[in-house]
Amino acid sequence: MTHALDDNVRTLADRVFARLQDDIVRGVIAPGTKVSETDLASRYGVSRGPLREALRRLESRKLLERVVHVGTRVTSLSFDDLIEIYYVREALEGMAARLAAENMSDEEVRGLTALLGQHEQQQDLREDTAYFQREGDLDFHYRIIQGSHNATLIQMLVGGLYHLVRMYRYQFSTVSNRPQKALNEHRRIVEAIEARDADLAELLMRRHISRARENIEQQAKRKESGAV
Amino acid sequence: MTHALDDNVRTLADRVFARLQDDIVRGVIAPGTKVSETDLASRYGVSRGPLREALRRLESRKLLERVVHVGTRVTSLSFDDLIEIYYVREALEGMAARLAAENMSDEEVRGLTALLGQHEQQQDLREDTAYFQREGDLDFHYRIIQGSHNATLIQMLVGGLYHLVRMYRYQFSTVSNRPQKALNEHRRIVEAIEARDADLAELLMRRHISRARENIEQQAKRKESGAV
DNA sequence: TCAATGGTTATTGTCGACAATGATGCCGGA
DNA sequence: TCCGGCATCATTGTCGACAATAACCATTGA
Repeated sequence: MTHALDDNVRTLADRVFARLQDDIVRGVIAPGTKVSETDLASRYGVSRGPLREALRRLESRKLLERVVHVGTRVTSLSFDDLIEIYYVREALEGMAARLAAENMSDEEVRGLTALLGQHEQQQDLREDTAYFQREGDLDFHYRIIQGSHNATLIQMLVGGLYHLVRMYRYQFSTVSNRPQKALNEHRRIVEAIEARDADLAELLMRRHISRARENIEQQAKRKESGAV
Repeated sequence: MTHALDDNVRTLADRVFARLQDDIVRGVIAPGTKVSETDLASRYGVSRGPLREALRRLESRKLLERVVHVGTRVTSLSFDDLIEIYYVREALEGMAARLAAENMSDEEVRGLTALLGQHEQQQDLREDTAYFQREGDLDFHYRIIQGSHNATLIQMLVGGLYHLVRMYRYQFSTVSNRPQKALNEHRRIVEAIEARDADLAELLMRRHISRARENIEQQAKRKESGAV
């Protein structure tokens, strides 16, 4: 309801920006695809003016790459890119966990605990469902990022990096191969936040993301020497 | 020379983007000013099309704030905004120092050491010059950020946050009131990087930025209870 | 057969005009 | 005198057309 209202309020460029971003992140437009302005304009039913503004914004979010007078193509994340992103996530989300431990309201902490409880139940009931795993993981991280109460930090992660992370997950249908471990780590992070232990919260979050990165690096190595 | 060549190669929107960004950061257009598209277009000698693309990009860099159907105004940084930015800098530049200790080439490390030597000389010779202090400080930090060899991290700091930091410095003609201490901290960070001690480099950089933030907070408190 | 060069074509970059929206100021009534 | 509504105006949002650039292809010469 409010969503439809938003569509009326916001400008055409805003709407095509949102739709395009979604289509890119979900892989509806495959990574590496060269996109034509006239094509996109007719597909989304707008003229090239608003469309170009949307393209420029997506470009600054690193979802598109543009070459002047040549064209625009959807970003195709390399492994190295993903590893880079994980180092940045480690730094930023570590700080987010620290600030969350300091700044989250008691209400927010209760919500976080409840969310974790849900995830643990789902883990018991349906260990196979990849979707809940992925989205649950994102929910958890989003919640803590918001808890930092630092708008700049939130903007950089939610408005910036996370779109790339989600795009990557869609692209490779990535599922954690260590869901139980990850959930345990989540549990300990929440406990640190509940205890208002900022140092520990940051330490655990950094370790959590660092391990996820190492996991990716090992999978890459395995794929390299193994099957392919 | 190369600069003039770039101007020929790049597109109008790119050029007006660069010029506008510079004018905003340097305070030529005062923070909080409402800017008209037609005015800017005629001032920079372009039509509104390329100009709007430039505005959109500056908006996503947080240098402009736009309200639909109302207009665009130059961002006016509040104190809280600045503090937020320093927390993010602490996280990101701490990681940059860590990665620099691991990834900088010996050549780059020598360059960093040489730069520090220059600053120490200038410190002795002309203790009063604020300009060299500011720019020197930025050079130092830029150098380490580049040394991380992490393009995503570099982009976020150099392409994003630092414009805001520089804008703030121009706005308030900020000069460190602890130049000698800051320089000593720089020295110790360089030593950690030379020793390839990543943990220490990160720790010292975080402390360095954290102290700068505390310094700002105290100045704010003093101003609050004091003169005004 | 291959390479180079020229022309052709499709795509992007730029512009000016029109439409839509919000702000400003005036006028009338209480 | 003050408040509210209405009309005007300026500014932003959107569009279609034109110009400029680079990619593509064919032709020609070696």
